[in-house]
Amino acid sequence: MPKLGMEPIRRAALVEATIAELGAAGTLDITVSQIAKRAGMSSALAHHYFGGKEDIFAAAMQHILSELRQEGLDQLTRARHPIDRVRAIIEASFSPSSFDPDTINAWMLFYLMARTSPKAARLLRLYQSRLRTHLRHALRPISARPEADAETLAALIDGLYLRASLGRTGSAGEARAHANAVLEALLETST
Amino acid sequence: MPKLGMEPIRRAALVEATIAELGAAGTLDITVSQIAKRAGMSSALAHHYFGGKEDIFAAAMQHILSELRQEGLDQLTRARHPIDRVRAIIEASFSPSSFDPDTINAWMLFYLMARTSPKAARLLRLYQSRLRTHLRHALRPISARPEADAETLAALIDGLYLRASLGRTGSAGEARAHANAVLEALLETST
Amino acid sequence: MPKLGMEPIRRAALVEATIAELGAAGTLDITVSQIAKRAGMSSALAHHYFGGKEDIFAAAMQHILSELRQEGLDQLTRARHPIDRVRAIIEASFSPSSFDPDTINAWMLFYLMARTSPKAARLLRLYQSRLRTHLRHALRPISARPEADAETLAALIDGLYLRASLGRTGSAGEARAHANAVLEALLETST
Amino acid sequence: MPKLGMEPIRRAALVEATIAELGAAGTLDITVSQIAKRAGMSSALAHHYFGGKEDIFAAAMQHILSELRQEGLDQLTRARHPIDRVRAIIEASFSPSSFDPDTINAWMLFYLMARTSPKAARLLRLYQSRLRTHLRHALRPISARPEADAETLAALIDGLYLRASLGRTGSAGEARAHANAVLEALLETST
DNA sequence: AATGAATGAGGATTCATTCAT
DNA sequence: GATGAATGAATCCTCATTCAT
Repeated sequence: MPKLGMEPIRRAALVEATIAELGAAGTLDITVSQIAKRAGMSSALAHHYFGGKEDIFAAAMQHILSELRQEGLDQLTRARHPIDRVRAIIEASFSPSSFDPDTINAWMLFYLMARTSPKAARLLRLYQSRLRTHLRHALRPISARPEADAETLAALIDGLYLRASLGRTGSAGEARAHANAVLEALLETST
Repeated sequence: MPKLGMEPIRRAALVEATIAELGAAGTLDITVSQIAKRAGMSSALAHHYFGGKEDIFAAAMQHILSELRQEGLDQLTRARHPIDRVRAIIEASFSPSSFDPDTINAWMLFYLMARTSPKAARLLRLYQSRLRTHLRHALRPISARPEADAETLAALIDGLYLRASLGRTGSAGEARAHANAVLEALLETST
Repeated sequence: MPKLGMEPIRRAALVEATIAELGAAGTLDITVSQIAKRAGMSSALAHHYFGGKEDIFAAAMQHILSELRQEGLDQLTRARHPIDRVRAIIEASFSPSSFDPDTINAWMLFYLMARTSPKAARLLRLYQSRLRTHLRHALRPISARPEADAETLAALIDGLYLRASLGRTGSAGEARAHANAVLEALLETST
Repeated sequence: MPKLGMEPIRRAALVEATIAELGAAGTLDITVSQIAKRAGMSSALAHHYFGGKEDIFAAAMQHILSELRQEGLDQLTRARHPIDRVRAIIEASFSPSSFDPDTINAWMLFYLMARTSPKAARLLRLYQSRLRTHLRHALRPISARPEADAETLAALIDGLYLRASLGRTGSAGEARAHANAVLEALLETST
């Protein structure tokens, strides 16, 4: 019994399943069958809705990044004070939904994928430049070196993610604290 | 023309080839044949000298990490002033041999591997705890929060590596500058 | 042209092909590809339907043994007189379908396999104990040493198979005659 | 330090090692390296002294069979009475050195090998025909059907070996008893 | 005499992908 | 829309065998 409008549902299910599987496996070496099974369909159907494995991965990546970004924007728009805008970005980076183990694992995996898949590289680059832009804009009124400080904070956030993905620094709280501490320090020095 | 005592030579060649291949490919998905070919031997010989693929990878990882560590220790022992000791660690992290693109790529790949291979995880954990210990010791005399600052710097270094592996922040110089800037800032706030 | 419900067909084809290949080769050293080719499919499909090589072998063994047993049971149920029941078992052991060269070859190979594969060992043991039980029961009313005579006959049957597998004693008829002669002799001595 | 006259020593060591390895492994799937290692030399040397794997196996087989035969002849020559000659053959077949688990395992493996290797087949055939001849000669004065009885006894012995190789009938004593019982029975019927 | 070095060939197994139904 | 069927390509690994020393 063919159903109508199944496409978006199936695609969403596959994207979610991909992230979950990636997170659970900790490797990019997961099979299309595993993903399809977790999404409750045959691997053939997965191929039908996406062109191939790479496309599935790309969609999952896009999903993660856009969620990160969205979370950031929501908080950004609510921030009034300049420094609160920076804090909002940090906050978003370590929000429960962003700092979920599976997500963070998948994020790191995509970082890797970006080195081989142009599609993935483009997405990642886009996300990163957006993050940097936001940080720069927010830092301009309050930092003497907005450019450099933005870069520094971005790298720090990535590093904290990386360590979290290995299971080192446990809580999102600690990670957030580190990021805020550096923010404070950089701004104090700035003045 | 078989000579005697080939084993260490072959092993070294394979380790080097693994890092190069990993760096060039940007994936953990490289075959033993590729490695062996680059090292100028048959894949069977590679299996002969190492037990299997995982062992080859483990050896390559150990090589990278021990080089990082060695470089660090060499500089550490020459440092007299406390702050110079921290700078030495930063310096070592961004020295040409550590910041070589292939090496940095392989390093990141091993970070990934650590999530699946217990052997890799142990090695990485060892290296990280060593680095953190060195940082903590060096920071104790000069920082109000040596523990936290060490963690922050370690994360920052990892983040800078990560970005370098993607080809974002090009030069080692820039990376070093970022790290030193944060060091300065943290210490100033400390006082 | 994929049809539905291929699984049982494919499995049966593979089992049959395995026995034929084993019989033709005279070794356990046959490849999955050989089997698959003879069964008219790719080796990948063979792996798909069975877990792996060992499972294919186990299925083939089970097939042979269950056929032997079936043949025996059919004849057993028809036998009225005690001695006819023993003769029925002997008859079944040397019936054309059991004494087919390929089957007998495969049977011997499985005997070997039982020494390494626990799965095979269990199957063989099961078959053997069943045969011995049947023999014992049938011999009880007519032999003074049903236990020992059952064991002797079982060993003799195995020995005749073994020689047949080498191509020594050609016909099933001769083998049957030997077995019956011993049966007669044992019973006469019994009284 | 090259030694003189090493050849026979090395060959003997390899033959012995082959039987032991075969017995321990329970498969023909043993490697030349395993054999060589057990014999305390490199696999290259094993190839040097024998042409290849098949030759090593053939030599081991010849060794086993000639030992069986020798044991039999020794006892035969001591036997005075016709029936004692048959008993001597049975005795030899189940003597400790013939019924050693490793030997019996290897013997069975060679039975298998005979189906693929012409060399092995010839050896086995030779041994078997010799055994049958001896049995026939010994039975002639005392059996009405020396031909058939010889064949029966030979098959029974093989069957008892086969079962022993699987670990079913434990002791050599039991096996010997079965063989003797059949012998008695056949002779009684004969008269 | 003896061996470490080296390899080619081959085999089990996995997987992305396609196709007919 | 959905899937079981099917396969080719690729990969790791093992092993018998050869060769230079």
